[in-house]
Amino acid sequence: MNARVPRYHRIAESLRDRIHAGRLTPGTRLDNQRQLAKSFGVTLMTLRQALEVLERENLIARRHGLGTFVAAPSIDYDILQLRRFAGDLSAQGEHVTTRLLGGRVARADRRVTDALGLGARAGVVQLERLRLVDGHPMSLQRSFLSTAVGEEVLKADLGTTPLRQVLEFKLGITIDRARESVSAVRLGLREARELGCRAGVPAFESERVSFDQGGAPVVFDRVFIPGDRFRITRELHYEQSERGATS
Amino acid sequence: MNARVPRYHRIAESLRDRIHAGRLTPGTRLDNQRQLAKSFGVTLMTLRQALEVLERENLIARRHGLGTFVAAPSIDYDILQLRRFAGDLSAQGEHVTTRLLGGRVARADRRVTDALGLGARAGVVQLERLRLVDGHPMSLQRSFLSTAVGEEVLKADLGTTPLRQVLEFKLGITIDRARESVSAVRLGLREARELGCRAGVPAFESERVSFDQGGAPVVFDRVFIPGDRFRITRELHYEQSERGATS
DNA sequence: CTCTGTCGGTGTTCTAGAACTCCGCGCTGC
DNA sequence: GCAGCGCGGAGTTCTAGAACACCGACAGAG
Repeated sequence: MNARVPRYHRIAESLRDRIHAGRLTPGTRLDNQRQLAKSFGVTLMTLRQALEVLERENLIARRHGLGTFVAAPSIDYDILQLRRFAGDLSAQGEHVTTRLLGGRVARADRRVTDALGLGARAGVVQLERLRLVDGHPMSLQRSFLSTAVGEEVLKADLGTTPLRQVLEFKLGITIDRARESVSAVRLGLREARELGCRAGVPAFESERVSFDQGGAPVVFDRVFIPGDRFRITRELHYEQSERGATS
Repeated sequence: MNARVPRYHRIAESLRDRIHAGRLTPGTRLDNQRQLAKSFGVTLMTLRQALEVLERENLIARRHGLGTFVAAPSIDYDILQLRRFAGDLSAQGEHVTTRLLGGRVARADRRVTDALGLGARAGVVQLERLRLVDGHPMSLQRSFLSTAVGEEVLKADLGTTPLRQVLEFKLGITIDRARESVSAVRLGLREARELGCRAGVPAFESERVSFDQGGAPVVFDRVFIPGDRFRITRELHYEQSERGATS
C-alpha cells in the first residue's frame, strides 16, 4: 500500500477531518506552520501546500503575521428553487420514465477522468439512460463511475432503481454535493438518434460531478437536452445595495 | 530597488499580459516549466507558484505529462451568484465594454408585447447592444421598452450609461425583480454577423422581463450568447431530506 | 492487426534550509 | 500619558536540486 496520494493531500485531509469533527472550531488558531510541518514530519513548503488546499476550500484563513485560523462555516444556499437540471425532472410534476440503454466498461475522455480523479488510461463504467417525459424522449444521460464502484452498480436493476439509491443502499455512498456546468452545443449523430431528432440541432449539455460526503468525486454525468424541449427559468430579485451599483 | 511585489506575482502578470495581448492564443502550449523558470531566471518552484495564480484565474490549464496551455476564454457563470445573466458581466472581473448598435422605434413580436402587456400592434423602442469581453464580442442584447419610456431613454447616452441607471435617474423607475428564461437555439444570420461567428452555431438565448417596484413590466431583454463562449455553472448541495427521496 | 512495453518530454511532489515581511505588544524616552 | 522603537512570533517568498508520475507515440511481440 504505497502512498500514491501526495503527502500534502493527506495532511489537508487530516486537518479537514479535525475541523469537521469539531475538534477545531471556527476561529481557533492552528499551530504555527513550522510546528505543524514538524508534527506532520514534512517540510514547511509541503505543509503550506496542504494549507493552500484548505484555504481554497474556505476552511481556513491565513493572516500574515498573525496565524492560521479555522474559517467560519460558509453560508448554505437554500434559495435554490432549481432541482437537478441533469437528472430527475419528476419534481416538476411531469410523468417521467427512464429507459436504460446500456451499461458497460468503456474508455472515457479526459474531462471525465479528470473530474473523477482517475488516470487517463483508467477504465470506467458508463451508463446510458434516456429520460422520457410523458413518453417523449427528453434527455440523454451518460453517467461515468470508476470501475470499482461501477461494477457493483451494474449488478443492480437500474431500470427501476435510481442511481443515487443504488449508491446509497448497496454501496453506502451518499451524494452530498455536486458541481454542474451547462453549455450550449450542437447535438451529435448518436445523441440525436437516441433523442429522436436531427443531428446538429442546438442543445444543452450539462456536465455534472457529484461528490460524496468525504469530498471524493463519485459520478460524472453528461446530459444532453435538445434546446426546443427545455428551458431554464429563474427569478431574480435585486437588492437595494445592487441598484445602480454599476459604474 | 526593492521588489516589494513577489517575483512569482510579476511573472504571473507578465504571462497574463502576453495572453491578454493575444500573443498567446487559446490552446497554445507554453514552454515547459523548466524552460520558463530558466527564462524568468527563477526556480521551478517559484515559477510554479506563478502558474498556480494563473490557473486559479482560469487563464491556463496544466495537464500532467502534456504541458501547460492557454485556456479557452469561456466565461463561467455561477447561477447562484447570478445576477444579470443578460447584462453586465463585469462582476466577474472581466473587462467588459458595450457598443450601442442602434436604438429606434420598431415593431416587436408577440412574446415581447405580451410580456410588456401591450397590444400586439403597439410600437416599441428597441435597443441593440453588443457586449464585448476583452474586446471580443460576447453577447448581443436586444432590449424592448414601451414607447413612452423608450423615447426618453433614447435621449440618454447609452454608450456609457447602463440602461438601469438611465431608468432610475432620468425616469425614476427602479427595477426590482426579473424573470429570466434560458434556452438553447441556433444562431440566426443577423445575430451571427454581429457576434462574429457563423450562422447556425448553437447559442444560449435568454429572455428576461424586468419589473418595477409596482410590479409593472418595464423592459424585455433578449440576449444571444454563442455556446462556445459561455457556460452556466452551479453548485448543488443536497439536503438530508432530498437524499434518496426519489421513488 | 492488435496488444504491450518502453521511452522521452512534461508536469508534480518533496526536501532542507535561508531570508524577508507583517503584526501586535511592551519597553523606552519624552 | 503617549508616541515611537524594537523584538519576537507567524506567515511568505525563494533557492537548488532530486525523485516521481503521467502522457502520447512508437516499436516489437503475439
